[in-house]
Amino acid sequence: MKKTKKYEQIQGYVKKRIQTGKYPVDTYLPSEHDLCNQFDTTRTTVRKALDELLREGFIQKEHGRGSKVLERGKSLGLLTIKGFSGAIDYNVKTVVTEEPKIVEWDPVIPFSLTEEEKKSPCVYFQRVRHINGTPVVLENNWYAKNALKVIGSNEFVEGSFFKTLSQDYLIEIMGAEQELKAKTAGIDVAKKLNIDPEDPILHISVRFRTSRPELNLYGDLYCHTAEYPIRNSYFL
Amino acid sequence: MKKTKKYEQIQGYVKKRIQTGKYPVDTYLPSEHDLCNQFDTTRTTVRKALDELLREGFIQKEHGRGSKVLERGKSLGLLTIKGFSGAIDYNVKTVVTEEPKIVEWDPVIPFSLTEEEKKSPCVYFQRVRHINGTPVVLENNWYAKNALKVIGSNEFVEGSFFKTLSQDYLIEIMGAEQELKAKTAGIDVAKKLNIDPEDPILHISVRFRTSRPELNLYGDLYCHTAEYPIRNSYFL
DNA sequence: AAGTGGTCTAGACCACGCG
DNA sequence: GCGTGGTCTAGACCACTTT
Repeated sequence: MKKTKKYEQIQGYVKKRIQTGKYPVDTYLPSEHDLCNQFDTTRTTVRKALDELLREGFIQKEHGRGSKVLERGKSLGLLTIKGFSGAIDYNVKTVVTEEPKIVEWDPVIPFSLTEEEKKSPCVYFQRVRHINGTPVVLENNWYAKNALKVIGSNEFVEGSFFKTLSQDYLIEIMGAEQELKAKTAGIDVAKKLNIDPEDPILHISVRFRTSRPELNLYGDLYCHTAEYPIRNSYFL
Repeated sequence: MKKTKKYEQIQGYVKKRIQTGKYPVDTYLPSEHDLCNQFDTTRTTVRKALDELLREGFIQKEHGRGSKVLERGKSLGLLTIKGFSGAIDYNVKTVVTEEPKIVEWDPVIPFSLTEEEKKSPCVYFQRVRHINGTPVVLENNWYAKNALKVIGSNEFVEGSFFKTLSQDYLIEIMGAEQELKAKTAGIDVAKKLNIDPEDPILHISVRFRTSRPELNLYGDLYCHTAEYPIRNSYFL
């Protein structure tokens, strides 16, 4: 008795090969015709699989040429700072200022935790993102330890927690909710971002939903937007 | 020589009937089978049309029951303030503080205009959104007059410019780019929002892409987020 | 049992990119 | 001209909801 749909098999197969670099970024996937032969199916089914990957941002279709593998993470909504992605002009560095460790859940999180999360210990870490040597974003992160083990920052792929999840744990971000406020920095944040406590900063609280249903990632970001505003775009 | 694709015909037909209320909210569309007969086509094509409407947020599919018409405008990204949509607890009112009129393009717009836009006169209007009697958002809007005539605020459907575009002009928002900054209010903004010039506010610059390719809507928003933070969510 | 949407097959022809 | 993806046909069977 097979339960997994055929298009999900194909989708999963291609996704994994993209994530593990077997279909490298900027190369083209096998043609729809080839995938049909490989999986012994029809184009309708292969196209359904590729359409899903398109929506998830893994590939881009080019009429007459093929389906090109994209760099992953093209738009995690607000978490994209001007230049963070392309980053040609900018020199971006991420510094882990608090190593992942187990703490109590922080009441600053403005989302209601699930019962499972409340019962679980909480993993916390803090990072500061620098652009051209200037600290720009202070980022607190939490998640339930019962849903994902403690991952040391030495395991982070290119300093990125999300990239680590995607590449080493095959966990994808499925969506997010955010709450935005303009505030004055305050003493603690000002110190870490090297600004005046009276300077206005953008405070973002975010909950990321992942492909692992029991795992939510909570974020608490303080962005010094004066020089590097947050940019994002969305479609459809 | 026909050029329009069949699924676009069906998509357009259904969309128009939804927008004009001939398929009322919360009712079910004709079944895929019926639409096949009506347009003399196959389910593949009808489903493609409905899938597009699904992505655009017009309908919701229910396995075994049918495709239900949804209320439109479920998430225009950041333009959703906590409670603006559901708005049961909140009493939201929009006041037009500057009637639509023709002006020069304002250099505060941080996006580069197209050549057509530069050549066109510019339509400008300003609104203030109130929640429970408190002014919360000051909103400047611009668009190229060559792409859309001047629409007086008396034409606004329920005070909403976007609703007017959708219902009376059949123009849909296709996507947007945004830039966010935390700032201090400044004298002018502070006066209109009735706050202190030193208070932190969230400044959002946005460009909306519409289904009319030559028409972009530019916005410049000042949000007093202290009491009513901006909330949004996105998926996929 | 009847009706709906979800998945899938096995083809066809068209539009686009490239050599 | 060939290979690619885009659209479309004419069916089939399955899963879910309702009567």
